[in-house]
Order: sequence, then C-alpha cells, then structure tokens
Amino acid sequence: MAVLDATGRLFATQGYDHLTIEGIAAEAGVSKQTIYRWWSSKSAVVADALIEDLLLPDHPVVPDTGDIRADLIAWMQSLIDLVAQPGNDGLVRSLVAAACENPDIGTRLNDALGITATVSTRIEAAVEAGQLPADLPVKEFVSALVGGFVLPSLERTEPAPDVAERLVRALLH
Amino acid sequence: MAVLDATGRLFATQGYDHLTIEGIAAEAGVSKQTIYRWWSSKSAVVADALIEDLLLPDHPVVPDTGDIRADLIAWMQSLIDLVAQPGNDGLVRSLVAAACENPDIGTRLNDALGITATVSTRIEAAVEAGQLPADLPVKEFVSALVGGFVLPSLERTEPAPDVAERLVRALLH
Amino acid sequence: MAVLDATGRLFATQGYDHLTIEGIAAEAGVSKQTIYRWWSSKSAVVADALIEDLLLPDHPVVPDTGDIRADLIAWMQSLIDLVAQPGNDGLVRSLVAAACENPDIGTRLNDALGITATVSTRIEAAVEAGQLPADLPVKEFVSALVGGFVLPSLERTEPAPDVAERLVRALLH
Amino acid sequence: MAVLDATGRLFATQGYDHLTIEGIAAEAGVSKQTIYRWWSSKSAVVADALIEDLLLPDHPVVPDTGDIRADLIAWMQSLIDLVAQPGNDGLVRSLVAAACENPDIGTRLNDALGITATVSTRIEAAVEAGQLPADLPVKEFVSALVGGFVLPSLERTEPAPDVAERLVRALLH
DNA sequence: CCATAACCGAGACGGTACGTCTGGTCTTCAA
DNA sequence: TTGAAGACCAGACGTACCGTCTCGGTTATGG
Repeated sequence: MAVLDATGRLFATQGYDHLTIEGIAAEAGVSKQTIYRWWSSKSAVVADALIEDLLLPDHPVVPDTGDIRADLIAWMQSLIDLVAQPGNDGLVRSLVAAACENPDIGTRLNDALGITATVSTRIEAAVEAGQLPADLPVKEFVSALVGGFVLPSLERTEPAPDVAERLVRALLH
Repeated sequence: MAVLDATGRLFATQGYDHLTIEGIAAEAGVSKQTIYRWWSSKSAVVADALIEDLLLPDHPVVPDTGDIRADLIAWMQSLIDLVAQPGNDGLVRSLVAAACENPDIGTRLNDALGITATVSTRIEAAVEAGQLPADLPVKEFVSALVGGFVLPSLERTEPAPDVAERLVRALLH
Repeated sequence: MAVLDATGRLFATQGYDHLTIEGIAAEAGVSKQTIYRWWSSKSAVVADALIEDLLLPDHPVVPDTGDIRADLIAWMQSLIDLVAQPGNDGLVRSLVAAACENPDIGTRLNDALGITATVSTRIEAAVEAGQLPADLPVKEFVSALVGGFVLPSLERTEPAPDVAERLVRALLH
Repeated sequence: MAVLDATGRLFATQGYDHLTIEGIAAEAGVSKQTIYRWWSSKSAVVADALIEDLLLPDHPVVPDTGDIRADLIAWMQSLIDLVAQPGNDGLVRSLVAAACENPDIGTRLNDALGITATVSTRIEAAVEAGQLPADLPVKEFVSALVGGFVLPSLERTEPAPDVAERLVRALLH
C-alpha cells in the first residue's frame, strides 16, 4: 500500500510526532478520506507500517558463536551502532512514543526490534545448552535487556562506549 | 505554582497527550502568556511538575530486610500494584511519552520513579555487603530492572501475578 | 422514477440546500452512479422533479368570477396561505435557491407556481374582455405579480394580512 | 475589515456558491478562525459585506425629470445595463441565492439594490405630486417592480431590448 | 510617595492539522 | 448490459490548539 510506504518514508525523516495524516496523504498521493476509511488513527497506520517492516532499517541478527555473553554483547553493540547512525537518532524515541499511544504498536515493539526472531531463540538455545540457568524467565530477561537499552536512549545522552558490555554484564553476572 | 498544580491534576486525569497549554492555563486560572513566559513548551512544564513531584502519587520505598532479592521483588510488586490501581493505568505510558519529547523528562524519569533515592542505594549496599558481585554495573542494572518493568506496560496487557518475582529472577540468577 | 420521488420527499423535509446526491441515492435505494448516469447535477434532478410536479403541493387555481381584481386577490391569498402552512415555510426560498443554480429551474419556476396554466390565461381573458388595457404586457405583468410575492418571502417576515389585496392594488390602480 | 473586502472581491469574480470561507480567509490574508470568531457562517459574512456596500458596483440613481414613467424606465434600463456588463452576469442570481440562505441578506436586498434610497422616495414624490394614485401601496409597488426585474433574470435569458419600458408599462397602465 | 516598571488576565491573531462530509469519477460484480 | 455497491481523489467544512502579540489593570519598588 502506497500509504504505508509513505508512512515509512516520513517516519524515517520526520519522526513520529511530526507525522500527520495530511502529510501521509500528500506523500502517498491519496486523499485523507482513503486513510480514514482503512485506519482509525495515525497510530494505527504506523502500527501497520511497523508490521510490514517499513519503519526500520534492517535489524541486526544475533550471532551464534556458542558464547552467549559475547553474542549478546555483539548484538547489543550493533543495535547501538544502528541507532547512532545519522538520521536514526530519533528512531527509538519515535517508536516508543508511538507505542505509548497505541497498544498494538506496543505489542509489536518487541517483535519490531527483532527480538523474538533472534534474541529469544538464541537465549533459549543457551538455556538448553546449559550456559544459562534452566529456570531463567526468558521473556522477562529479554524485556530487561531491551528495556536496559531503550530507557537510557530516552535521555539522549551519548552512550558510553562500553555500555553494551556493561549492560550484558549487569544481566549475566 | 498554580500552573504546576494544575498540570499535575490534568496529567493524572487526562494523560500526557491530551494535556494542552490552554487546558493548563484554564485549569490554573492563568493566561497562556504567563505559561509561555516561564516555560518554553508543554514538556518543560511537565518536566518541572515532575521535579516538584506533582505528577505521581507517593512512590514506594525499597525495603531493607537484608535479602536483596526479596527486597527487590517486594518493591517491584508495590510498583506494579501502584500502576494497577484505577486511574493510574496510563500513568507510566504518559510519563514515557513525555520523556520521548523532552530530554529533561527522560533524565528525570529514573529519579521520578524513585530509583536513585531508593533502588540504587539499596543495590549499592548489597554490592558492598557482598550479596552482589563487586563489579556489577549498577546503573545498567537499574536501567534493566526498570526497563523490564516499563517496556511490558506499553503493551497494556494484564501483568502476570508473579511477574515481579520473575523479573527479579531474570536479573539475579 | 424512485429518484425523483425521493427528491420530492427530501426537498419537502429538508429544503434545497440540505439536499445531497448521496442523500437522494440513499433515500431512493439507488446508487450514486445511477443518478449521475441520468442527471448531470443535483439541480438537474430537482428540475426534473419540478417538471413531474413532485416538489410542490397542489397549486391553487385562479378563480374566474368575471372580476379580475377579485380573482387575482383570491388567488394570491391562497398562494400566501399555502406557503404559510407549517412545513411549507422554506418552500419558496428553496425553489428560488434552486433556480439560482439552474437555468432550467428558473425557466420552470413560473410554470411551477402554476402561472402559465392559470394566471396568464386569466389575465389574457381579462384583456380581451376589456377589463385590462389592450396593450398590457402580460408576461411582464405576471412577472411583477409573482415577483412581488416572491421577493418579500425571502425576508421571512410574517406577511401583513392584507398583503394580497395591497399587491394587486399596486398593479391594478 | 480585510475580510469584507476580500468577500466583495471574490463575490464579484466567483459568485456566491463558489465562495468559501477558506477562500475568503486566504484572499484576506487571515486565518479561518478569525472569520469564525466574528461571523457564524458564510452568509453572515456576505450580509455584512452587503451592508458595507462592497458587493455591488455603484447603483444607478433614479432620475427626476418630473415624468415618473420616463424616470422609472430610465432607471430600470440602467439597472439592466448594469447587470448586462461582462462580469456582472451572475450578480443578481448570487445575491438572490445569498438571500435564500440568510434572512438578513433578504432584508437588505431591497436596500442593496438601492431601492429605498432612490426608487421609493421618487415614487412617493410622484404620489404626492398627483402623478400616481394617492392610495398606491408603495412598498408593494416597489416589490413588484424589482421582482419583475429579478425573477426573469433567474432564467438567464437575454432580456428583450424594450423590457424596461414594458415592465414599467405593466405597472403603470 | 508616587512614577515606573514588571507582571498579570484576557483574548485576538495567523497558522496547522484534525476528523467529517459531499462532490463527481471509476471499477467490480451479480442479476 | 444494467445497476447496486462502494472505493477513490479532491477539497471545504467547522473545531482545537499552537505560539505570538497587544491590551488594560494591578502590584510593588525604588528614586
């Protein structure tokens, strides 16, 4: 759909708050009414664009070297590098802002950051391999890991160079 | 200041997105210009109200029984109970939304949730007491703990009854 | 045609300005396209409904007592009484508004008010009977008579009780 | 007021139906809200513009040669010439359409066409001079005269060259 | 002790975007 | 082949707030 494409394009350049229905309609060459016919609100459009994977650049994959700690650090570092690239600085904040407005986006936020497909499975593998405790609550572990990455990014402070390593060490001590 | 009081009142009832400068001005019995004279934007007003502790009900204190794990679970549970109360359901989301807009709010978000004053010190105490590893990155640990609480709340799903215990276990395994 | 029936029904209840093609289509149980296939615009539909005599209640007939003055007064009075009935108050205004948009309606407005069929012939008869001057411009006379009735009705003022008599006297002095 | 000026300008070029609040606002260099603050609808703006005499070019004056019939014919002819000028063709229709929507405009329509100030007084003078019957209902006479001019103009037919003379003759026979 | 400034409330202003409504065109599909 | 259904682009509607900008009317201070 041209609407979702346009949404993705504008989301990348302007961020979530400056996204407007009228802007999307103009960018997509579509009338406002067409958008309102199919979506109930700005956040619903964004949620669909998120599902179609049009909002984010390619998300990094968790490597699998056998060393779960090193793998997580590497993955987290590539996440940090990704949002550190110019043009991506407001990306996480925009996503979180969208999630605050729309439960669907919240639900998909984890998926959108590529977690289910990559991190959870890697961690479950590590649990089965005996590298992590057998009773580790994986879902909560992942929430904490991602939350530990997202929360500080709301402060817009330059992250310390070793923050990936420190964050993983905070969780795997 | 009447403005900050009004902001706190409206924030509680309407959430951050439905907060308007005009609404605050009317609620406070003040003219818009007066608000713009002292604050640069809606988010700046909210940031100040946050500092003055007018946005949140009393935050729970971390108990100190000597058992860091039990203490954290108890604290996390009381946090969960707090936002589960009727009228408080959008509170965390509103705060996060505000933080997305304003770096100051982001910076103070941790403080606002009472963390520095209570959790960090408790954890540092546990580190010194040898209950936690000496090289634990406390800041990142706290981020992960709070992030693990905040992130799922964006999904608006009823939290599992034992989520506090599971979250702490994910971090202290 | 169900369309013209529906138009007549809606015209009576809502007046011309609040008439919409979509409303007519819905009322007639017909699709918009069907209307546009057969008529070029809203005013064309109304023009046809006017021709089919579906817009107006029965128009009064000019009596023929031999006294042209008394006949015109009686006829004018019955016209006034007609539009004074509840539900008919906006009728003349609606017709005039439609005539402003569509020349066809303008052309038929005179006919619609029953003039050609009744007044003109009655007046011509009076001319031939010597009751009115032989060189009386009948068409203009009728325009003035009807115009003298229509124009004041745009003001929505309660007409004076003897306005019929006065108007005829203004023309036949 | 810039709004009324702009209204007059657009009314002349586009006619009443194509007048839009947004168009007026843009033409006047004013925000829509400013218009809505002071007027309740498009027709209210037009009514005010009409009062301020911004909608119509200069209206002709009734000459006073002593011969009431010749004077009325001359005046009526100049009215006809006025609306026959290019650019003025929809003027009467637009005014009538506006009057259909708004009682105020209807009330002022007579004044707007310059009648009170010119025709009525001239006719009253003629009555006093004995040129017209003493009991002539002046108001109705003027309505019929103007109505006889307005009604045919809704048909958009080229008026006959001697229509002024014929119309006056229809009234003064 | 009063002039003068700082600050206030009120609210109009030019704007942007909202979400709705209707106009007129176009395509699909069942009868 | 018609017509009901309804999606589509376009654009005006009237509303809500934005952030800026006068306006007078208090305080309240300091020359």
